[in-house]
Amino acid sequence: MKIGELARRSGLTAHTIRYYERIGLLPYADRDRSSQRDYDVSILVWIEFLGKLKTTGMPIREMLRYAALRELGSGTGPQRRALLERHREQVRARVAELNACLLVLDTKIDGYADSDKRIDDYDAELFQHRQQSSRARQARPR
Amino acid sequence: MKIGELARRSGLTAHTIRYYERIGLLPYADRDRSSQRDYDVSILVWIEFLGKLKTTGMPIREMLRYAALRELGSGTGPQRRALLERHREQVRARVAELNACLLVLDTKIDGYADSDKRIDDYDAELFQHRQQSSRARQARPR
DNA sequence: CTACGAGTTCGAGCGCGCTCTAAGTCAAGC
DNA sequence: GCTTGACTTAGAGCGCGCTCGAACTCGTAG
Repeated sequence: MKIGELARRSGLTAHTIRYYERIGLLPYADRDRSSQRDYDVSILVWIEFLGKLKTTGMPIREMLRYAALRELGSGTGPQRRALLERHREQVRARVAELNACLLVLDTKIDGYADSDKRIDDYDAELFQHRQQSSRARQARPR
Repeated sequence: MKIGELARRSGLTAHTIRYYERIGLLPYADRDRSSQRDYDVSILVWIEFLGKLKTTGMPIREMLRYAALRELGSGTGPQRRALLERHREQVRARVAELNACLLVLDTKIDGYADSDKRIDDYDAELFQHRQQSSRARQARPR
């Protein structure tokens, strides 16, 4: 499998695949006679797992630690396990945090639902009060 | 309240507070005789809500849209509500995604738990096979 | 033979959200 | 009257994770 097909099948771009190889997230791929990368389908499993780590917010730096342990082979199981367990705790904490925020959002939305009045108009007036004289000179976020 | 105290009480840095004002996330603050920002405690409520939006992954660009509607005042309730409802859906989707990933993590961790063997050692060997000849020239992520 | 498309390397550039520095002003305490 | 420390502005810089462009090499189809 060449890089184009792997890109299609993995959902990454060829650019990203090469980038991941450069930084060590993907193993250095064997090349064919014309130095083109030739992948085994098994790489897809690894890429998919990396995707889960990424989706759950693991920084690349830590994925690299995991990938390095993996390369070291069979003796590193306990360390890899510990790394994943730590990460799992972080993800659980994140989910709890998001759920807490969802409650706040629900409340806020309910406030708007009250004939689109009361609470929020009050907020808006407060806000506008603070805006009074000022205006002008803005800046855009970059 | 001056910026230093607001920083302490809000958890933001003074730098960040000024940055938020520059881009329009915070209203332009009144200044005292020596051009120092003088805040009303009510700003804390707004900052806290912005914190929830941020925690739930809303990009600044969208917070700005919300802040702008707020400044426009009482007529914009329905639009603000719609914006928050859209966001809430995204957060819910995110939570679902994280929960799905947690299941994968659980499975993977369970795999390591099996006397630290089997599944993962197999993975590791496959990986090492693909690493064979290659090594050398690395690159660090920036 | 040539044109095409898919691959290669190297390194620069980007979007996001801050974060920090420099150079200056001001008010209060010794 | 001088120092100290918190404030001011404008603008540069950073860490992350890609993303893209330039210039090149191949292999195959017409």
